[in-house]
Amino acid sequence: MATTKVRVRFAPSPTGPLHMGGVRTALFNYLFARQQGGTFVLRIEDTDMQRYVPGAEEYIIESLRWCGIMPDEGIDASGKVVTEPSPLHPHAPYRQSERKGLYEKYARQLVDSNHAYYAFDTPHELESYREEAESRGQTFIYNHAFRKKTVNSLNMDPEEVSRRLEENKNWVIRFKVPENKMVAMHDLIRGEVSVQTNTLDDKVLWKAQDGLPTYHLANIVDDYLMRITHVIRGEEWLPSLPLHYLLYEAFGWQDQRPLFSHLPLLLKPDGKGKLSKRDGDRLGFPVFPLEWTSPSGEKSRGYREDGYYPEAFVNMIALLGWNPGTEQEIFSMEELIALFSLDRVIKSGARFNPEKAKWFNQQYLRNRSDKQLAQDFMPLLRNRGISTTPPKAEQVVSLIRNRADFVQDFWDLSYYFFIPPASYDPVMQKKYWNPEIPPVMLRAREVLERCVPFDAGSIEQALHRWIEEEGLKTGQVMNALRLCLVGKPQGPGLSDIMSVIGKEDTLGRIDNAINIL
RNA sequence: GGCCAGUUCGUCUAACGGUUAGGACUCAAGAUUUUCAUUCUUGCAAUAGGGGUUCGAUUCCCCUACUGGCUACCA
Repeated sequence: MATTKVRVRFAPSPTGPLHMGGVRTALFNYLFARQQGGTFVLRIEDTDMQRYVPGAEEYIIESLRWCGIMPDEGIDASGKVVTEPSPLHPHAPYRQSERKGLYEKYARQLVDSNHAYYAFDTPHELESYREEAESRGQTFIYNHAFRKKTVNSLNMDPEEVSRRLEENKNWVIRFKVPENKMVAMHDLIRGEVSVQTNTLDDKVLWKAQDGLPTYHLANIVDDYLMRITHVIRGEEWLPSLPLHYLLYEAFGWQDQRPLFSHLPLLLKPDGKGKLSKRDGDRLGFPVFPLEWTSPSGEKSRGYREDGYYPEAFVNMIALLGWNPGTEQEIFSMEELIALFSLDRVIKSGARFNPEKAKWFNQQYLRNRSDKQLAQDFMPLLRNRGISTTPPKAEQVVSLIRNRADFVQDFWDLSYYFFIPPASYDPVMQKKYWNPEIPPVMLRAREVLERCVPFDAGSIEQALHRWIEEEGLKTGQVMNALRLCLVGKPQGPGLSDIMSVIGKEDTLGRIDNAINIL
């Protein structure tokens, strides 16, 4: 095992958009594979025809690509369909629906070796057993005791069994859980876990409804065939780990059984339970990496559309349930790959904090250069019909960048650099505008008109010299000027604003304000 | 209800059995400032409860409580 090359897989089910918890699972698999020099396989587990959602698979692939999580093998990051085995994709196809034919043989193998059996209960019968047990305050367990009382291939005449199989489509294959045995398991994150087999159900391995294997069978068979060495998945799978151990044993594959790690769940920011799709709408943050439109037309927001940098998003989810033990919080993908380790994954569920998510984006935004941010900003300006030059956008950005969490914030923070104020803040008016002000503004106008060159330093100097000479109050004059130029008590230093909008516009805005106010 | 897992500031988390229990987010206060921010400084705030083991438990064990997951012919 020590010399075996690490192979991990991310195996989502295309039943809807991948949510951030799923992305984190993919990320941890990816980080582990990269660090170990291993292979990251993407497999699609679409054995549930009823819950299949068109577009979900494409969504998953696009999400991973946005995050920079590229599969080495399996469903291609380009979305290319790989159906034939090739050197790069030796285990193709990687979509379980396309592997259909493979599973039957393994299901029969288990029946033949007396590790599984045909059961003929109808869904209706099962339902009434459950209700009956419940009415007695007990739990219905489909275990060894139950299987002895009901109709199945274990207690029927073989001829009767084959007759029923032929004429009746209503049969399933169930796993025959060994009686009264302790299953001792090992989890890389949780340590030793053990379970009594009598508390386990004889899970269905083969469904009658669509003639397909269930998750449990397909998953184990594929992990085995694809030579998966480490299974890193969500904690919701921990209860089925005993079954999976038993399955490996029944197949005689225990020597090739992968090592398991069950990741803690992502919990709702408030209240109870695990993070769900609804929480995003309810609390106003995305739970999905990308915007998703459901087949019924319902839209859910995404981190990408909300303006998150993918690097910030990845950084944020990496720290949900894992940390390197240092006080560092900002990591590039390369650093994450170098530092990641499964034994530093937290055991308890992590409540998601949308505020901290914003903080991560702010950190990434601040790490960008003025030039990059100006480039990010230009399209938004264009959308608003503002035509400006990259140098001006860059100047503006440099003045307001540390006020923003997202590039989307830029417009609200800087529109007055591009268009004159449309209104004047009443509170500010009351405080800084009185009948004595207009003449002062007129003199300020003259000072500014004479100011050459019209740069921030010169303006600052000229204004302050004049205020001092006339014995004026700095706060009073500057705020009145701010009212003229910005219209509200916000924004960077006035001389910076003036130099960016230029002399002509500056003087014009002063004239405007005097006329209007 | 049953099975499994978990429990350190409000949240995310750190701490070979020996620390004034550390950091980050949030919040509050102060400093700077022509405004709003930024920045800087400071502050508030935690080992679920009870028993053990130990010279000494956040750390190891047991019990209780609470939280979460699972309990489908879903994954």
